[in-house]
Amino acid sequence: MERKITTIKEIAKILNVSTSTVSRALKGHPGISPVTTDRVRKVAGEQDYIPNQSAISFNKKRSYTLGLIVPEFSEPFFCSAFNAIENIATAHDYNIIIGQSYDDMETEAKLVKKFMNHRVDGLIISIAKKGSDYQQLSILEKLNIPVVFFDCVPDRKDIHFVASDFQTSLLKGMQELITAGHRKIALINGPTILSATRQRLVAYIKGLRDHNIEINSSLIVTTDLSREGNLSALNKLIHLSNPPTAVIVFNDYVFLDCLDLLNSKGLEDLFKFISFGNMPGWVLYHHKPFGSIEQFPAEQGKIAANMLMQLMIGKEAEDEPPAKNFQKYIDSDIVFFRDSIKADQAIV
Amino acid sequence: MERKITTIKEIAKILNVSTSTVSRALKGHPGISPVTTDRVRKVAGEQDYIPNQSAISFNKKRSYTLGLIVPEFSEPFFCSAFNAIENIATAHDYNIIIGQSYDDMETEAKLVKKFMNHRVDGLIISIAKKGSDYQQLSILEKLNIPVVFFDCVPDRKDIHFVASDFQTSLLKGMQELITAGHRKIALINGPTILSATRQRLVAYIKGLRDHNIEINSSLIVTTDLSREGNLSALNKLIHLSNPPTAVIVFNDYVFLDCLDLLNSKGLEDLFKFISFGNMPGWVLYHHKPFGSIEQFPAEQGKIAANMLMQLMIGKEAEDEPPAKNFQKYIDSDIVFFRDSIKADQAIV
DNA sequence: TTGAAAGCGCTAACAC
DNA sequence: GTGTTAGCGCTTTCAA
Repeated sequence: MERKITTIKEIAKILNVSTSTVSRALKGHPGISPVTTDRVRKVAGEQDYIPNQSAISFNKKRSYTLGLIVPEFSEPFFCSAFNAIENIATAHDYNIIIGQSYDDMETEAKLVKKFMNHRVDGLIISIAKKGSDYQQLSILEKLNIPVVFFDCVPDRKDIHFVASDFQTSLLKGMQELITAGHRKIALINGPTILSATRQRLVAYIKGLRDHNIEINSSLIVTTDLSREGNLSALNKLIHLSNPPTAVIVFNDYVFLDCLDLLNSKGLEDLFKFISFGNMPGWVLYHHKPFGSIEQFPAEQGKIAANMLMQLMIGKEAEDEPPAKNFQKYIDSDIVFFRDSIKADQAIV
Repeated sequence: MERKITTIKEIAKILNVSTSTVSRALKGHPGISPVTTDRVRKVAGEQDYIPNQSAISFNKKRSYTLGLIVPEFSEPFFCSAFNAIENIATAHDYNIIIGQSYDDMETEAKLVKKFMNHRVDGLIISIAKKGSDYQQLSILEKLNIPVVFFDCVPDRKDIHFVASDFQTSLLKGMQELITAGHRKIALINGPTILSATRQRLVAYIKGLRDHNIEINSSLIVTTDLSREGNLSALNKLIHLSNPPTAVIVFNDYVFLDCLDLLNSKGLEDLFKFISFGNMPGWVLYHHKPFGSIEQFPAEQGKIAANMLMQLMIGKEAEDEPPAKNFQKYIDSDIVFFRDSIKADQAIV
């Protein structure tokens, strides 16, 4: 009952030509006469011929597939990035094989191995936030398989990457807060293992120093990004004898949790917030912080995918790796919601 | 410079054994002596052997890949479903190749074709909402490639599917509204091409009939699900000479847009809402409707994936298709947020 | 303009 | 326990 898919060989037999002729005709090779080409295509159509990608990949030693590893797909940030990457991949007739590291290094290593089995032609990755050591990617390097990092990138100079530069935006946001009279600005930062955490801290300190505001370490708290951690971090700030008037939070998830807590205590007016955007636009439309830093996941994805395409195509053409690495920091942006005074007006 | 990946043949040569021995040793075939197995594995390790999945798929005529087609990946609903499907696929050592139809039939057809090229072993699909006619899937049927539909499924009896049954939940929600004194209940429905739209309408009418409430056609409006469409639909209801007191909306996106409009007009108390959930939990945590119908995407995805696994494994074992189709409606659930009286208290 | 033939890396009868 | 061998479907020299 199970119908077999027609092969090139069978088409060749039907037409009394060779398999090479069929193969060439099917892909419009110029060395085949138009008459033959038509005949081949006609039969191929009649027989419902479907090229076998496995066989092609096997033969050509190219999978026409790129690997994508992100921490978690449920984060809108990575959904947007995926969409952008997917569009470019599709435009180049590439497939994407997806892996979620759940920010775990071992899972990440397993995914890399799996991708290697599949002989991906290239890899785009936002590395796991829990102690990624880049080691598991060395095999790709050895085999000259191009890798492009995005969003969360290792601290090395010999890699291709695109990442967000949020220092300027954060400084701008702090400037705005300070202009509005804020002097006690707190920071709810993320886990210390994240480079993003370090970067936020550095920018925060610079922002204060630039305005000659003394750093007060009790205004710097951290969260493990769990709901409990977020609430507990905010609580610490609330109960300070000399509490802040504005808070920079690690990301939107933290921000939303803070909103909850403040509302439940009837303290919606207590703080101004600057948050780092992970949410799609409509969420902020409903919950406006004082300022929100946008990191353009789609833009990052697009650039990363284009980098990888260039690397893969370049590799196909010559065998020389590019003289220099593709490295790009894309500017983040900060959006201010000046008209949002109170948290409970966030729904406008 | 580009190092080649060691093959089984090379390992065989090094050890002076045959390729079949290596192949068998590598996968722990019982017919190979432990000594040989160890030697083979040792050399494989030293040589950084990486099995070539393309070659294996090619040889075994199985891709160990399943296709997944959803309308759009940016919808949290499908992200959840994907996660669940991915977990099961990974557990069975299957890969997923993803496609987004953007609810367009032609795109969907292209994806199916692409998946066929890749010889996917099975397909999970939530069909395109714009005029999907199931035709493009006939090729899969012919080739006996199992297909499982989920969420948005065609109206046929000879298919495998899992979908949400929300009639019970919606009736329960309406019951609750009516008990609370509501008699004028409106419906903001979706595009008529969607079966989900028809189902909502049917349940809505039944809900009213069950309580001997006359159907008032001016209380039934539709939206194309764009923001403008949503606002315009709500506006129609607001400006009715005899407006409703409660509104059933097509989904959470519509609900959020409605909230915006009402808040901007200072009419936050005007309506109670029942909405169909697409949002992750935390969103409703911030914006509480009167009732929210949960359709359990992860549950649906899990069931669909398990169905497909069974079908694929069954196919591997014998060649008989299962006597009957896998068909499952999973109960939806309705959550009531009774304490949320006013829309601007939605942020709790 | 076409054909013959080798081979991509691996698996799985079948033979010993 | 292990080897021999014949492919899987396709591309691509090389030859005609």
